[in-house]
Amino acid sequence: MARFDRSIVADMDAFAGLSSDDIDVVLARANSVRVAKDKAVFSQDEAAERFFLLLDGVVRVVQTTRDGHQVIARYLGAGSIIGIAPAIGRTTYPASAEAAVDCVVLAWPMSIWPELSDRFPQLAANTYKAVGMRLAETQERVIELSIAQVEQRVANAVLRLIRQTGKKTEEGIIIEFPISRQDIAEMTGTTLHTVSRLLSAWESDGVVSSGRQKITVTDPHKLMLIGQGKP
Amino acid sequence: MARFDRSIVADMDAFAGLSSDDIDVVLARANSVRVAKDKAVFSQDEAAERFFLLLDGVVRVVQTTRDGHQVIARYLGAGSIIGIAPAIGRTTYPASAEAAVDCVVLAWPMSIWPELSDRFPQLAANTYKAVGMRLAETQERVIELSIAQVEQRVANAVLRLIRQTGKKTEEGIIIEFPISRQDIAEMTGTTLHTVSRLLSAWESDGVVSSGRQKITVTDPHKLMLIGQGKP
DNA sequence: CGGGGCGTTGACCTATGTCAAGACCTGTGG
DNA sequence: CCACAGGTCTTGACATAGGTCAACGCCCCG
Repeated sequence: MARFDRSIVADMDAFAGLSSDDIDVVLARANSVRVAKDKAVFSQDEAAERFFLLLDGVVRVVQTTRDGHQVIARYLGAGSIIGIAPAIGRTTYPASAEAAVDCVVLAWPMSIWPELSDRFPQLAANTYKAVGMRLAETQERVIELSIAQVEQRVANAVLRLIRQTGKKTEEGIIIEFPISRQDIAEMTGTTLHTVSRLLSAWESDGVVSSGRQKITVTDPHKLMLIGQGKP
Repeated sequence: MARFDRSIVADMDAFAGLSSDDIDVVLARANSVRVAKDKAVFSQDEAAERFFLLLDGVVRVVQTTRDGHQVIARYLGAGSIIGIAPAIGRTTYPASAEAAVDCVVLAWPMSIWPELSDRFPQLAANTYKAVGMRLAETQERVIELSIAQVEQRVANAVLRLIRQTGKKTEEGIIIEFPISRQDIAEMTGTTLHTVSRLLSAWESDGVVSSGRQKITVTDPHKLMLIGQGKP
């Protein structure tokens, strides 16, 4: 059962506007669970019996089509609410969530969502806001896929990743979890070959420095320009 | 001020689960507005001061990028709630909504949303469910754009349109509002030229029969197969 | 030390975008 | 009622971004 410092979660968006006492009440109903790297937090089409808050780590949200194609919907970092199917009238998870690194999540039974959202409207509002932001982001991606070239899409995907989970180092900004060319391909609707070629080209231009499951952006500004098709 | 038959709206999803009395209360706060073909219900980036229910007609939700590209996010038919920015924590409309045909909408001032959603939780739930469904659809489109060929995307777009607003006729199922090749191109991330070629080819194959701003699907099943890349 | 997963690169092919020209409607104004 | 103008659609010719196929090198782990 959960026994951890409230302060870790107090400033997460999910709890914005809630009093410490309220947070304690909500947390008291949660179970804390460790999820090992590459294990699923939940799986697509499974009955949605719990919803989660990612306390630590990074989760990859993946959708798989009947014919086996995979698309990475998004990466989510600590503080994200995941598996909120019920809040939007679903009984089943629309995608799978996989730990990109070892993760710690809080889990609540779906059944208490009505009570919780009723008692803590601010919590509900925060959740709906998160859904709204994801809708906007997803729509953003539709636009990108519709009109931008592959190079721009890949550049923007990398930029999004460093914005979310980037860490400054000597060399530049590094993506804090292991990510392969294949992963990036699945985020941008292209192939690992093309991603590989692009990263190689960018490396020659001194924009990035990359290796096995690792990418460091050495010149973020130049990458932004590429992402906007400017140069 | 609104004076119309409650029965028109009673069985719309937006009001599912509300009593007749409740519906009357909600409707009493609304203004009914006519929007002529090609006029905007609201515009992208504008302050979100009202939200709407589409009583009659068809609305086209469009996003425009700085560099002038347009993408059609979706078409919405009678019964759809639109401009619900506030419910998801926005203060500005993320897209424009344009009447594809002459429309009638109900408008509520955004400011009463908190009160309304508080007093009629079922109404709020219906709204959030609608948002959730749009997120799922949008995600579906990301997948399609990521892995499917243009021909499949266009086929699926047409299928979606006839599912939403198709009307059976002698010839087949016809899309009930004027829609150009350019429109379809903007829905599928391609060009009007390619759409034109595809429709011509399908016409030769007896799958559709199309003309100026008009498409009739004569063989929906065959079109489904095309949409799945089967044949 | 061997094997599997990841990454790189070259050669080639094709779906689809771009460019260009023209045909066809439809509604409008004379 | 006719002719014109502007928007829509069609089609051909051509160019190319990026996918596919193939082969190989490099790590890292067991």
